[in-house]
Amino acid sequence: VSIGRDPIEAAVENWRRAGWSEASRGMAAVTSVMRAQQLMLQRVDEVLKPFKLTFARYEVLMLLRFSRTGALPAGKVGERLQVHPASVTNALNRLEDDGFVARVANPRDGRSVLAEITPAGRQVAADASAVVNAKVFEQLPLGDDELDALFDVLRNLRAGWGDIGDGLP
Amino acid sequence: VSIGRDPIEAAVENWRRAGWSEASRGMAAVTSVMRAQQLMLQRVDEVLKPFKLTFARYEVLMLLRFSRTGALPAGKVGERLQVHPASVTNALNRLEDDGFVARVANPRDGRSVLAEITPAGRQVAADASAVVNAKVFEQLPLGDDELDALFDVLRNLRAGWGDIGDGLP
DNA sequence: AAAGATTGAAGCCTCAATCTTC
DNA sequence: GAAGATTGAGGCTTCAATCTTT
Repeated sequence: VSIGRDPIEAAVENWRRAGWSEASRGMAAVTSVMRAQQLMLQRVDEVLKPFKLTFARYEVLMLLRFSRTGALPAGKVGERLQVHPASVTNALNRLEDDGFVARVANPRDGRSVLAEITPAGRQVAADASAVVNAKVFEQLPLGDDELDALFDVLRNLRAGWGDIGDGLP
Repeated sequence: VSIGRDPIEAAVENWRRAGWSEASRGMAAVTSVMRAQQLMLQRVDEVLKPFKLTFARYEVLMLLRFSRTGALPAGKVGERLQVHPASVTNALNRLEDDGFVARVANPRDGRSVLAEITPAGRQVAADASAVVNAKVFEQLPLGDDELDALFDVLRNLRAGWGDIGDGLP
């Protein structure tokens, strides 16, 4: 088997030669995650394209689909998805244009806007999920143990960076 | 310890309730990578900001800094970094504006443009690397074994998707 | 004043089209 | 005609500023 064909392994070599051995593990981990994200996003977006969805919009749609009432304040959406309010506005605009979501006034707070999934939204959410599950999530070239290990390590990373709330108000 | 405070674990719960248990592992893995990438990029970009660099530009700069002659055809840069030619053009424009890189005509091929790192570029590459290594790569809240496991799993993923050349022309 | 959402600006990425050179 | 690079368009993200409602 060949060595040095992997750009990331090549980078590790460079780091070591530069005397940065201490940081090479972290560099490799970070670079690997960056590249894996790029590949995963490409695959998901490609599969979602026929549905006029992107991963960003798909996530919003699924969040609403799994909510109790099918509607959530825009702010809540950004909070759950850990994304900037401006990104939510953008996603809702496009989802609304395609009739997958409707903006509804929040009866409890005039400042707030509720994003409500429409019947068409529920339909596309179901159809898109079937394909994403079958073509991407169930087709990752990794074993169950590897998938679990990946999740566990990244959960530790997120926890270590305070990204996971401890549930204590 | 609390349960359900992690948005990704909540998503896994939803997936199971929807009858998509088969895909829940993959969904969790993909979502975890997406989120980890977001967090890592934020940290790296924040540390790089004082140097007027982004991770994208930093990668270009380091690639040139580790090249034999300090110069590479723009196409090669995109190839190594696995990024679109248009992204390379964009990065080179900004790096050139800051005097970190200079575009040089390729004596061997009039169509090609060589990106050459300048002395200022080498300086900022060294300074920025010291900080990125110390503040990010060496500060990941993971053990060496976890970092290695993360790299290994993601290498398998990349290999499984044909992202790693086998070295056989 | 403070919170919720939107707008405009700027950065990165990709794709399609274009221009130059081989 | 094909390859290398650039341009323009469109999508996503964040930040800062703004506007409305509490």
